[in-house]
Amino acid sequence: MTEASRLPPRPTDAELEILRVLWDTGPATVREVLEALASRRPMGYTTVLKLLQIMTEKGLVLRNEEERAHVYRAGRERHETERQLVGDLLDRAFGGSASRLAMHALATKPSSAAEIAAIRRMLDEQSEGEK
Amino acid sequence: MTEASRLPPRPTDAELEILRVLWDTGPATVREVLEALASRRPMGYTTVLKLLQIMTEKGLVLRNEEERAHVYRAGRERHETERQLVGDLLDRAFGGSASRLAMHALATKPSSAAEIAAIRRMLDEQSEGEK
DNA sequence: TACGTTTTACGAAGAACTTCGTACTAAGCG
DNA sequence: CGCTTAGTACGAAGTTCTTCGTAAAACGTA
Repeated sequence: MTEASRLPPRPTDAELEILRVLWDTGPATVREVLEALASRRPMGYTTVLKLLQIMTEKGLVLRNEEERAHVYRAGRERHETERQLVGDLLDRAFGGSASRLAMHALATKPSSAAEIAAIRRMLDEQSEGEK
Repeated sequence: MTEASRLPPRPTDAELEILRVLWDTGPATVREVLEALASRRPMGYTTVLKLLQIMTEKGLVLRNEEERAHVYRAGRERHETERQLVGDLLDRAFGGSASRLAMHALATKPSSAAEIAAIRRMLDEQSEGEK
């Protein structure tokens, strides 16, 4: 059973840093990930390699071995993983109260007018659905 | 230097479960925490004890040793820890975009009309401040 | 072909997390 | 006083996470 389960586990901190690179820049080799990471979280080459190997086992990334330098890409879309992480925090810390979590997020850092408008639209839709 | 630093570290999963008990029920002994935890996350007695000892070192909880059975209470208010966890996730996964995090939270689980109204009020205040 | 470079694979070490067993201590009670 | 019960302290084991060193394989080139 070397296959990754259908739902990959929650990525760890270091794994999430790597996923963000892959989401931002698309499929990349170890060296490309290493360089993209250099400013934010410097790691050694083999550290990145090892993490990507482990993430492949977990199903967090997919590997293309056609070229000598394997090319990795995120196994799930950014949106899906974000949803997973939010849902996880929701359960672990907020007892499922999404509104409390949302208000904390909004209080932490002010949003732009456009972002606020987008949230209002979402709330409007939810209010409609509730009718 | 046995003093805990001023800002305790992010609590781990098991630690957060214990903190939630303390926030919900107020100061409690090991046994009381154990029993409150029984339904959601059963642990052995010495496991809870050990966790509380470690959490005391970390400054996550405070310990009153006057009675034979020490009484523990949360070292920080629920609100503060929630803020810390949200800020942490914001940085790690959302690149600081609070609105994206908030929208994920709201999409995950529909809120009540009262909760939606509270969020709207908060957005109103932010819009005012932006003027 | 022989050599240097780049890459993968693998093992291992150290830290953190979680769990539990054992020993010691303090009360309460017959 | 001796025994049982309830508690604390401590150590250690098993797991996961992160890091890195070393070896082996693949490639390019003089």
